Amino acid sequence: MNKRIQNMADNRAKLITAARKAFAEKGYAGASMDELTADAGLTRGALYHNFGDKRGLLAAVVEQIDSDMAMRAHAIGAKEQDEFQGLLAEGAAYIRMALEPEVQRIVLLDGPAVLGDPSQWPSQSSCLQATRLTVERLIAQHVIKPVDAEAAARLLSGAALNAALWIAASSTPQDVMPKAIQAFQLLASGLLENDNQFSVAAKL
Amino acid sequence: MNKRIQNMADNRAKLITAARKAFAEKGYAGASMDELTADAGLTRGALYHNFGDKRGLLAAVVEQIDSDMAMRAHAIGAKEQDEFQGLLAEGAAYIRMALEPEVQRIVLLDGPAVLGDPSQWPSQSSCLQATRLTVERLIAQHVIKPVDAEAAARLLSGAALNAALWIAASSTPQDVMPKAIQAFQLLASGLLENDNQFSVAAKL
DNA sequence: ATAATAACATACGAGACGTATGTCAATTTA
DNA sequence: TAAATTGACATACGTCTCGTATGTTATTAT
Repeated sequence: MNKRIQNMADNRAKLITAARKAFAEKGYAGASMDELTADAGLTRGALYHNFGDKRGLLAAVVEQIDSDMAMRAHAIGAKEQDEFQGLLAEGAAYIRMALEPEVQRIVLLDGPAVLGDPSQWPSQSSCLQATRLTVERLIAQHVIKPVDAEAAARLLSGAALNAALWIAASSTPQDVMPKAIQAFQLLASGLLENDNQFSVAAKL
Repeated sequence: MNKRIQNMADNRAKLITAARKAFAEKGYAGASMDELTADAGLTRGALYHNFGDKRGLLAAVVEQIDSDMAMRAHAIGAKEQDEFQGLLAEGAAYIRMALEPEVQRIVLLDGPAVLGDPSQWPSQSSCLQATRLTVERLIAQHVIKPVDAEAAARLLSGAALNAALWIAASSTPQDVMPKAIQAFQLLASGLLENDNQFSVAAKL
């Protein structure tokens, strides 16, 4: 019965897939909509019908990647027994993910420049929200000091982002990665209640 | 004798001034070179002769703003007696400066997206370098743990950047600013040697 | 004073985006 | 079942922008 909505969903997926490739390889500004749509076996007509304009397509791509990142990071953080260790692991996971060209170019560089503040994206930035919830739980458990959860989440994700940019631009990523992760975990340990400063920080 | 180089310097300054305004108001992509140069009383000919292309103009603008920021932040940090307090003050100063449209739009959003990693800009990112030097001094004084100085500087500046983005997007900047600064200073205190954890962190 | 240099203006061409219009398959209705 | 309608997508067009290539003129050197 519904062959049209199925076809439309397929075409949307095709366009998003092609856009992920084009945006990652050439950047948002450098990606041509003609080439992009031709790569998906369609024309610009389909694009403007489905996404409104070029920015709308970027928003859709960002939402897909962002939700994917949040799922992966949460799975990694949930493996840890200690929830604070989970937060650290989650941060390290973000740093590693930010090395992927798609994530870095699309979500971290072009995303904020074109779409503005991540917390006001249509996708709401799942990554940010997940980190904030973890911070709130840790505050309730008196593991970390009663800092503003949103503030802590944003600064942590910002630190992770810049760590990733640094690593990616480096000529020896394997060399700087551990330095970045150590620095990140040291910073995060600043949130700990004094009681936990030694017990947890000693592991770093 | 040298009336030509004087005139050229004047025109360069005019173009950079006009570019600061245009880039800050319309963003890099949205700024038209025709309008921009006309605003400076010149044409695109002068622009391409002086800066090569649009990116070259952005690089010149970024360099000017960045060195200005570094000077201002250093002056603020130098006022503190305790050097770690100076680092905290410097970070808070960066957060406040990042609220200025020129800084945020040009240096923090479009800069990395168009020019790439800040540490590899022609201007070398004076802000980053200044913070790194402060961190190195504090390590030598055994005030903070022997973390990689570059890593710490980059994560701190990244945290400050995201704090600023958050504040700027907020509807009540005066409300979130203290939260952001407190979170920043808590994170920074994670770098402290355990001896100093209480003595310094108690002031927060 | 004349020639040469170079800083800048002007003219041109190549894309790229967004819209307006056209077309045809899929669904609905009679 | 057949006609009509809807809408997803293609095509054609206009406008804007960047970068280059060529011209022009003031300044400097000889």
